[in-house]
Amino acid sequence: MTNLEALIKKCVSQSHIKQFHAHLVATGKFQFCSSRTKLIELCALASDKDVVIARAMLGQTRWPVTNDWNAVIRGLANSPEPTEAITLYCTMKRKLHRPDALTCSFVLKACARGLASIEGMQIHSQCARYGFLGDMLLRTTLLDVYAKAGVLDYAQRLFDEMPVRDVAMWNALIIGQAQGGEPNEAISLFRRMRSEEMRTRLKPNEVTVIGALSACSQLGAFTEGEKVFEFIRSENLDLNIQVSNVVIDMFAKCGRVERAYEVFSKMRCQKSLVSWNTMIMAFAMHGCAIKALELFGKMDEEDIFPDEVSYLSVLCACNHAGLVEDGVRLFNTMAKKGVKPNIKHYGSVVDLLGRAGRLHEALEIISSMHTDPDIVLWQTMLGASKTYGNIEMAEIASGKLKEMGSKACGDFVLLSNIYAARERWDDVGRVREAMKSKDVRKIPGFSYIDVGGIMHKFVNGDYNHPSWEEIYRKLDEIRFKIREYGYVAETNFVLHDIGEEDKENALCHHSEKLAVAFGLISTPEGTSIQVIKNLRICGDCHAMIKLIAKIYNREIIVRDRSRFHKFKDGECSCRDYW
DNA sequence: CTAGGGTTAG
Repeated sequence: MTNLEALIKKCVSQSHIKQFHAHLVATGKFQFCSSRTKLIELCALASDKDVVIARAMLGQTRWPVTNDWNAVIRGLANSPEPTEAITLYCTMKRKLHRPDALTCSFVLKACARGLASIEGMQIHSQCARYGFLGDMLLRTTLLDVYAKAGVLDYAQRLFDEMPVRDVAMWNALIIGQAQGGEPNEAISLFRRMRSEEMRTRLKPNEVTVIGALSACSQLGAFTEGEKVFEFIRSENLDLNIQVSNVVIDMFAKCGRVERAYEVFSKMRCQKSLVSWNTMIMAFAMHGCAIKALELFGKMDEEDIFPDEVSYLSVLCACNHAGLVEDGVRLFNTMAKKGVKPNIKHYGSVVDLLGRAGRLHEALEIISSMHTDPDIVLWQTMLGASKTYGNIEMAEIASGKLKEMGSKACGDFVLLSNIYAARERWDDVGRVREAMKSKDVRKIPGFSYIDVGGIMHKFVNGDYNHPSWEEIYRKLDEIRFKIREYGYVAETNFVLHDIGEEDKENALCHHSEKLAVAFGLISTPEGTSIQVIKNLRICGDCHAMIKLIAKIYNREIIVRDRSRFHKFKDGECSCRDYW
């Protein structure tokens, strides 16, 4: 028996599956031989190609046992097409074969990987009927299904209902919250895990800190991120590739590129492609294009082949520093290096050309694409058209956006502002009307600032902060000083995500301005003020904050979706064309 | 040892 199993193992490892399979069939052993199950099992887990063979073998089996089904479902769940596992599970049930707890675990994993929350719910209720829900591992997978699909309240409920929890359960929820747009929740859950450490006897492990750190990255929560890093060191957690990578990303997104590079260069384990990409992106975000390009060149020396993310990162670097020629060159060479440009690369290069005012070339690039342009690409074009006041181009872009059914308020606002700049008030009114009649999606803009280790959140036009009175007083002061210094900053305000009626107060309403004002109040002179914003910073805010930095002689750093804007002495670190 | 949790992106 063990000899036979060893033989099967050898066959699978040497890709002699077909021959062995043929041998079993020829000798008539396939339908009866218990080693068939072993063969299917090993085959299903060997590689993505072999799963197909395993599935075919299952199809030829006259009386499959549960383990035959389980092996193939498990293999498919781990394959690039996890939803196939769900299909097979349905086949199994149709053939009236009763699944066991293992089957359900595997198919739930497939739901988690395939973000299939509806199917997950159905299997959830089936598990309840079969009485499988007492199974800790199955419950964790179920929790992960909901967490990954963003149904966080269900995930939370499963978590709360558990009388006893293990580390993986905490991890599944923390990571789910971190990835599901609730980074604050993730951090507080991590804190709770640590405070209950004595009672539960559970310590955060490498996986937990990955979740916590990725939440810190999103929030730009440097104080908290550094605490987690300290925890890693004090607990002697393994700084493996994945942990190191997420630490690099955290430092970078919290505004400490030097610290990120320090971790990158001192990594004890072998750097992975992700490490390189993360670091290049870190330099790109901080406007250090030369360093990003250098690092990109160094990959070659270390025999690491750049992938699509590497190219995107380095394109981003060129973009943020205004290195138009370098960017275009890189974009043109990537296909030759065997990396197929995807929609994000096109987006980057269109943005690059658009910001340089080369709108026609940008449009040419779009029409040369082999994939269909998406909404973001036309939004980029619209943004560039606004920057250069090109109405013809703006109409092309907004026409496409209309066709594609974009409901983002920013698109309408941008177009109306382009008309407003040319004083075409009829067109402005028309766009504003269209905005009212449709169900336009308002994307809330919000900003964070880390003061004393607490992340203070501001939304546009926010009066909810405990110190709002002081903040608005500060904003009045800023306004006054701007006039006093003779700067013209209050003209042509873009009314992102706020109504017409707020036009008068537009100056005070952007969330990042509120956060900056709070920073001025609550942090000592000589320190830098760092704000994180969820949307792209607009031209007016950019100009405004540049002025504030100059007037108050402070360093102000604003991170928007993809980059850091460092304002100092009336200058900005990154090249923009507003 | 065998089923669950893991990083980069316009």
